[in-house]
Amino acid sequence: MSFSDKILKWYQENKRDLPWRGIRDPYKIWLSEIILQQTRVAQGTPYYFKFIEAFPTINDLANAKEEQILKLWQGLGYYSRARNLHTAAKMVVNENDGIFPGTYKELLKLKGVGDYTASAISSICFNERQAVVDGNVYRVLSRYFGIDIPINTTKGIKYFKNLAQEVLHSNNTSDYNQGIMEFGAIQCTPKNPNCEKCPLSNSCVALEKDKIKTLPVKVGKTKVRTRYFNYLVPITRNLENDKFTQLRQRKGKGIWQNLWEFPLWESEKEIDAIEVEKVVLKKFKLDGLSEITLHNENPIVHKLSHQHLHTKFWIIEGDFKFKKCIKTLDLINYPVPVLIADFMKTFKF
DNA sequence: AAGTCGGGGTC
DNA sequence: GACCCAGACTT
Repeated sequence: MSFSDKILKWYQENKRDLPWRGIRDPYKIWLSEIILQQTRVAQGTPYYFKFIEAFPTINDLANAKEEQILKLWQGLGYYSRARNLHTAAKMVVNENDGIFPGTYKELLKLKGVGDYTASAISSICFNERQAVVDGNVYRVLSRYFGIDIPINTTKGIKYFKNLAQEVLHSNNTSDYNQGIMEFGAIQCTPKNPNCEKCPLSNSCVALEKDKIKTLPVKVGKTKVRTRYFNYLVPITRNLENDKFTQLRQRKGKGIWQNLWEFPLWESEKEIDAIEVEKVVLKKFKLDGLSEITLHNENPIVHKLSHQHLHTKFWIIEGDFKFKKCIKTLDLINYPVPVLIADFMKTFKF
């Protein structure tokens, strides 16, 4: 049996029963693929159900408010995926009568759809001969064929796409592509792969040369930037004793684009209440200030893949009259970063 | 070619 | 703490 025959056979005997398995509706497969980019199946699955329920068709998704999409996406990370999802849905509805593209080439034009996702949709839904290359495939191929070209270089990306295309199973690309990914996720795992019981073990170069632990090769390491966030949480009441606060939408570049947060003061280093009061009086124009209290004794360190956010939440109480204020009871409706959502859970407004 | 974009699981 | 996850986009 060839490499691809063994993968296919292993898949048919070992595949998990996932919600999007056995489906060839390109809308649903696309949705699942976007959700699963850089995301584990266990983390993404609940989001897949939420989105299918809220937006049964691509028309529903295209007609939704971005706010609603981001709210449903909250907690999944990489929020550009959600924004691009909306853009792509509108593209299909407005420019293609709601008919989802049916070829690799056409799929690539959709915002948020790159080589991997276009290959996945076109092969799974239409059995097109396009090999997927995701993190699983890099691992399986680099080990089995003993390839030590770094996978995160232009050369490596091109090399592995070509290799994947060469070994692609010819007449069942749908199951084969899902099979090699499933094989990487369950059998040929990053750590402690199950080589003792592997259908490819007698011809795996990495196993023979004891290179399982060093393959695949990846170069460079993301350096982490430390930032100091001070969230100024204003709280005021009206005559009926309803509580109000304020959120602002993040714009421009950087993290959490279009998500909401409390007024933010970013500092060069950790700051204290004295400094916060100066900032509040100068920059935030909150007339009626009565008290500033620190919510968390020690900074909360929120870790992103390339930023560590040392965060203090300052509760600013007073008799304010700001324009865009919101009832604290309505906070739940806004899409916010996990850092903010966690604060809202622990703080009693 | 290198940098940016999240949050969570695993070892 | 380091690495990874059904990657794509921007600079």
